[in-house]
Amino acid sequence: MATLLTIGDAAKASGLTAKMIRHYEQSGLLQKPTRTDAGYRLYNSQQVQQLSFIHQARQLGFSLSEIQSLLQLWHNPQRESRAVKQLAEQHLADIARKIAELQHMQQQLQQLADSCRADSSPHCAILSALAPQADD
Amino acid sequence: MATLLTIGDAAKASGLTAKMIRHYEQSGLLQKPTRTDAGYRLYNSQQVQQLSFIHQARQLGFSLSEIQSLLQLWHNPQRESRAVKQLAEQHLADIARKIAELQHMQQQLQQLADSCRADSSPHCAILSALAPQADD
DNA sequence: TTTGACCTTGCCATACTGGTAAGGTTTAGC
DNA sequence: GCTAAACCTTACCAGTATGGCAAGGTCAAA
Repeated sequence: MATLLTIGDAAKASGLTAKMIRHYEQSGLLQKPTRTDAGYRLYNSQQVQQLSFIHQARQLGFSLSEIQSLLQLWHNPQRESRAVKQLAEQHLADIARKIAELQHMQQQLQQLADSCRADSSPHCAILSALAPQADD
Repeated sequence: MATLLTIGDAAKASGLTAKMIRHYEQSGLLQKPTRTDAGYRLYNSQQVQQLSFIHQARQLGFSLSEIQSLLQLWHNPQRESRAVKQLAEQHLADIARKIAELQHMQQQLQQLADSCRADSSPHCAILSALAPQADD
């Protein structure tokens, strides 16, 4: 049986919001769903499954354009799993790069924060470090 | 002596781009600089120092609105260093949260990627995990 | 019938930076 | 003095992914 869901129910079922679903549709990530006479979008179970797929991929941090590639691979029975893994590896490299950046910031800033006595005096190592010359 | 720099030279001196400097001015982060008769912005050494301050703070990942607060503290001789440290601690918490998010993604995705054989067959654990039901 | 919960589209906002366009200004070389 | 290069100006558009709001139409229950 073909259970058709309106956008709100499809959103709940997939973990997305209605706003996101419309956005993904407009971005070309989704085929245009059928509509009721009143213009309401209707999603079948296959489409809801695809929405869940997108939700999961977003949870893993894939961008919408990466997800578009993942969807194409998913829909392609002739895909080679190495293509999927390559996408994942690229994303993993991206994640690793971002983590490294953040950890670098974290290290620098933590060191400065540790040197700030955090009292009522105006002197603070953080500001001194941000200012090229001594400000105190 | 009052050395005045045009925006390009101020950019080079501070590590920013001319584009960013104009943007920061428009965002209210910077006072409007003096202009030549032709309308060219001119920056004195104090303003260039402030640009460097902003550049350093951006390097540490502070947002423009956080930097606005930092600048206000910097300019306030009555500041209490604990206020500066509080800002830094909040930002550190933010950084730590982002790192944790990314590490979570990293862990999940790495595990999936490790389970993908990456050959010419269509089967891939990554896609299987993204799809709610088995797709293979 | 009314009311509340849903749906529609469209515009604006976020945060930061880059690109481009169309034009004016300054400077160095000739 | 003239010309070309390198600078400056403003203004607009782009992306990324999401949220909010507004003004209006629709559906279902009471």
